[in-house]
Amino acid sequence: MDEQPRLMHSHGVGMAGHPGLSQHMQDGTGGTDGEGRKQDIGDILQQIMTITDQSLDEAQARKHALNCHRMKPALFNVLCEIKEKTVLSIRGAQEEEPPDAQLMRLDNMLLAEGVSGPEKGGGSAAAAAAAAAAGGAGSDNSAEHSDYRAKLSQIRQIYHTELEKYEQACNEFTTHVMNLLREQSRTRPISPKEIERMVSIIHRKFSSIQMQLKQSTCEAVMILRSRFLDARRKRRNFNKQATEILNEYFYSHLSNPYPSEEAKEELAKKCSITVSQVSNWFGNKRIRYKKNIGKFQEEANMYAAKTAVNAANASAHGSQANSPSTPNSAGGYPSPCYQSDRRIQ
DNA sequence: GCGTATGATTTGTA
DNA sequence: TACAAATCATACGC
Repeated sequence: MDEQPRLMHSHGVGMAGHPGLSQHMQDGTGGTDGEGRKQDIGDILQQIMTITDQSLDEAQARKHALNCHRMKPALFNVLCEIKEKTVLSIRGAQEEEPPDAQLMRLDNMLLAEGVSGPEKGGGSAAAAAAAAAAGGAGSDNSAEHSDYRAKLSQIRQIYHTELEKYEQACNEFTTHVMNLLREQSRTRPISPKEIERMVSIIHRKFSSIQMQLKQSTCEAVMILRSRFLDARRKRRNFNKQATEILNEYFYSHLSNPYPSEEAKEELAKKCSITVSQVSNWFGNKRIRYKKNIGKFQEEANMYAAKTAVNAANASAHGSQANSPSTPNSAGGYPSPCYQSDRRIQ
């Protein structure tokens, strides 16, 4: 097999200035008489050139005759080498590409989201991260988590099915082309190297399709994620009991409605919400109360009365009031109305 | 459908 | 960093 390149690169000038054929002719494969051999080759080339002018049957017969011609292997090798040195070498140089950075990014993202690579609970970690980013309480998001997981799992499944299809199609097409080229290499100057190159071209084409698949999968994950985050933003009213507890605290500490961290934690626990939700609630309440004290007057009076009753009951039973203690608390029963010396002004 | 209530977010400030 | 204020977006009652 290694015989041919050595023969082709040996010295001497052959047909069309190519050394390989000349050597073939001199080493016994091409006959003994130089002029005769040239004539031989000229005839072969002439036959090849005119083969398309003939009828199909004639052409087939001519093709067979040429295939069996004693000069055929040498001519074939020369043509292969010429082809290799011209078109293919240029194309080969052009097609050398560095590893695609975008593809790497897509791969990394798909891996991180749990779409590619080993399944890691359908991306529950990503869902949890998304939930954490949204600052959610976590108590009511289990349904949304499972929804997110289900949808991510769907994306994963589609991705893998499509990927499998592409790989199968790529393998089938590659095999087909390889067989075709091998078959054609009996009559056309197609070297194994060229077949190899063609295979790599096919792989490149298929990997660009694969990249499109990866890109659209990434987009789907992004959309799912943003929808999940949007869902986390959906407002849910606190239950009545939680609102009662928060209002009770607010109006019983009206002189200084700023619960300490400990009080916030206690309130959060009692209301089954997060500390930040307690902070949000107090922030909203303070500003809205301040903006419209008149509107809240009735509510304030009601809670003041309620707190008074609670306190009376507590003192009657020798126990303490129910509202969480706070270092900021002014103590006692504050007036239901804001005064000028209070912090909210 | 509309107005209001309300939880969450954003932005500016001390 | 906590808070005020403004704003957004949705829930809710009519």
